[in-house]
Amino acid sequence: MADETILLADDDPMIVDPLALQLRREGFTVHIAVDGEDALAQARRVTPDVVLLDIMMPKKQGWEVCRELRAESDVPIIMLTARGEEMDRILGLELGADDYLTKPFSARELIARIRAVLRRVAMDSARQTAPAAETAPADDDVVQLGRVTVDRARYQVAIDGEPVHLSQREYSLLMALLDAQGAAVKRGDLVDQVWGAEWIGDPRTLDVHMRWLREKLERDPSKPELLLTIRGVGYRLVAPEEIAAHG
Amino acid sequence: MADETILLADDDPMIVDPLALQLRREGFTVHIAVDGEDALAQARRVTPDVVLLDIMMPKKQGWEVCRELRAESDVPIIMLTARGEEMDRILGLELGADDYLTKPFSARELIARIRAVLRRVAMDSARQTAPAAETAPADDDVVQLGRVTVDRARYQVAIDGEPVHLSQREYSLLMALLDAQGAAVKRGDLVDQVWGAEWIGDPRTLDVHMRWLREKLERDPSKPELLLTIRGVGYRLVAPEEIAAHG
DNA sequence: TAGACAGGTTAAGTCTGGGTTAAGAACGGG
DNA sequence: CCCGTTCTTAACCCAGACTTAACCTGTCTA
Repeated sequence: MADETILLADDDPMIVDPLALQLRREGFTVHIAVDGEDALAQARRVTPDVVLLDIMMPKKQGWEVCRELRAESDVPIIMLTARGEEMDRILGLELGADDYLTKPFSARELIARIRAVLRRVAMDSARQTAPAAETAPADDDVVQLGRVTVDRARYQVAIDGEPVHLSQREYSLLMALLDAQGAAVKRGDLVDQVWGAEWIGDPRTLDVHMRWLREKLERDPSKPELLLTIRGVGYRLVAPEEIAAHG
Repeated sequence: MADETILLADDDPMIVDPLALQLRREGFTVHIAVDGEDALAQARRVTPDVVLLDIMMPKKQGWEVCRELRAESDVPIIMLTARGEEMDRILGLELGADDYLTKPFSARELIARIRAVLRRVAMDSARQTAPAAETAPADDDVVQLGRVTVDRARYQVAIDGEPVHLSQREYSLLMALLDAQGAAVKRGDLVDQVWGAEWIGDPRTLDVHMRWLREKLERDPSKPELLLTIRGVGYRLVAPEEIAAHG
């Protein structure tokens, strides 16, 4: 089934080697680019079905490659970023990447994202609509949580249909919780995912951002229905199916 | 039911011993490797169904083993990593693996992952070109025990379907009893599991928390039907099959 | 049946983990 | 360089969680 071609652009063999191996095991054809220019050149030559771009690369940074690539084709791009770095959303938003993954991710996470992106593209092209970026996203990445809608593919959050602006931290905090799929996430893990593992700062910072998130998403921020505190553990975002359940 | 073979490779007895014990209690056959070379040798010899690899090992590091193993077989690999290790490194290492866990993790988490990986493999081989299940759902961490339902991932307990809020101590007390699967747990063991082995405090504390737990879970807290006292030993939580038995 | 254990029960009193708010530092764009 | 936004830190608050203590009850044994 999967005979798609992937262009993997990353200069670190420690990452590239095992990853390429895994992807090939999954049935993908994998081309490897070792720097930004190489990536661009190969992208033009092999016309891959998906491009995986590391942010940090010699010659030409990933984001630069992303932008140039976008200018000339609609090929799906997945960015590989370091955790807690600035770019969680900005990159995706402003540069037109289709998805991103932050640092420690498992091969299967990546493969799942690749498949999701491919599926989305397939759907978009099926219905003859305009450029991918303009059409309604595939349902995959849109999550409905009561009044809250999260469109991961577009980095957009809305409440009752009204777009809400989230800051960097708020957004990645929400993503971290969303990824847990309704499971509780320990404070430490949240901090790791949002600020990076090396970050040392006031533990209250997390609470403060959580408060702001609640102010934007909850009906009554002081009586959260979505963003729940699990005392002694961390927080959890209720799963969609939990909402439908109770009247 | 589970007669799968697991190869556990880690040089730290503090981790290996209890883990192996738990895995065996769950019905797995466990082989232990104490260093990288040993791991490789054993993997070839016993052809395990799953391999658990610590990243840091003598002789040959986990990632090295992972790579060599990958080159010669498709056996599912789960990496065990320390949190906060340099993610740059780790990322690459983990990519060849099917899943990874960061320490500290509970045996339960690990077992859930093992089951998930096994299930995935089973599915993949069943239908030839399976687009691997893409979201690992919050696996079988939901336990039904008579009227009590526990969702470990969500830290949520319900009685007769009604959610009940438990405090930290109450919750972990319940978990400790639940893990015993209907067997009695000695007071000392309960204290160890809930308060930690070093804790020194009033022995009555346990009774008090047990009382509160009963107040939340029992129909009549003074005539417990679920949380039974075993005089001179400790407590036990009745197993599901016992409940079905008597009217 | 007294005495000794083991556990049950209740009511303080203290502690702790988050909640909340505001001040100012850092950043990013004109 | 200024202005608005975002982030972090700090200080204070509080409800609920936890422990301890004191007293009670049941059961076993000699």
